Amino acid sequence: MTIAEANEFRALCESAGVAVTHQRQVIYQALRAMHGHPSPEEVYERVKVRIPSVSLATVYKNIHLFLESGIFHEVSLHHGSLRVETNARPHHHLVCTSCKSITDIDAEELGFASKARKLRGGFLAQRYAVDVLGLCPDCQKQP
Amino acid sequence: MTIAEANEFRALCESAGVAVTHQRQVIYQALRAMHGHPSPEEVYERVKVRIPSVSLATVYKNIHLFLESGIFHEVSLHHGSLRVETNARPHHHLVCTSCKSITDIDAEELGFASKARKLRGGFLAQRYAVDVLGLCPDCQKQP
DNA sequence: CTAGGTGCAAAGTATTTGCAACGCT
DNA sequence: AGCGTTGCAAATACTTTGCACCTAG
Repeated sequence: MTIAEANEFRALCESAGVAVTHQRQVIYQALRAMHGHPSPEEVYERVKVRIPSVSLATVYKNIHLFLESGIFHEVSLHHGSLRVETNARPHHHLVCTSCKSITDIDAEELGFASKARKLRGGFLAQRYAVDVLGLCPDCQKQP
Repeated sequence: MTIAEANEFRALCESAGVAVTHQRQVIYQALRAMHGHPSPEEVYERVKVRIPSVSLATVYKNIHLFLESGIFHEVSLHHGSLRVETNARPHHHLVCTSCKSITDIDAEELGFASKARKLRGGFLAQRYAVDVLGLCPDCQKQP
């Protein structure tokens, strides 16, 4: 890790009010160096190269810490168990970042029209699923 | 189940080329009658009322069958394990419905500008996460 | 010094699979 | 009749937790 990276990480931890540990620095650096959307297991494999004694539990704990502190984000807020969509109308989701609740909103009301098209890179877009991330009325009341 | 519902289900199965079983009809009807975004466990609880001997494995198998046939959709195509976002730029995701791969696309390139606003119902929208569902170049080649 | 962090092993939840019996078509 | 479907139990995958020891501040 360069001096600049180490300082950057210290600054992040300070503003988030968390202690700087060796494991945390290495996990942070691993994430910064990885591309795409790594799983905890993949991060663990990479961290193990530098800290062979590290445990998967520590990687999980620190990834969660980073997510809570906003140092990293997760790809999907609803990555838990499988959920079936029962609403057949075209709609999108209001996802509360605090309580993780999901509410439907009609596609029309959100004002996001989907139409099939080919994007640069050759991806054939068929439909759009929009998650509106924010705070639900209940969570806005709480401090 | 009404005659109309039963016929509707038979037609769906026929066009999807799957056999009509009692379990499937009850699972289908349970899903149609539920609101929101039920988990397999919740569907199972509801199906058990009508078929006490049903197994959770059967519910899982048939939910997957319905999803593959397009009879229902899942709330999130990336609901598997936790994934960390390593790309710090504002971007959205191209999600292939066939191979489930996730590719980043710059927010600007997709032409979807996020700005905070209050929606009807009181939800405070902070940012938008757009999944563009479709087929990646590789999967378009396959029949 | 001491509050919080770490590693280990065990527990918890979510989902899948192998297999014998059963039921659509 | 034959092949796909079901229920069961066991297996697998993913994630969390309790606890004794260790370390940053």
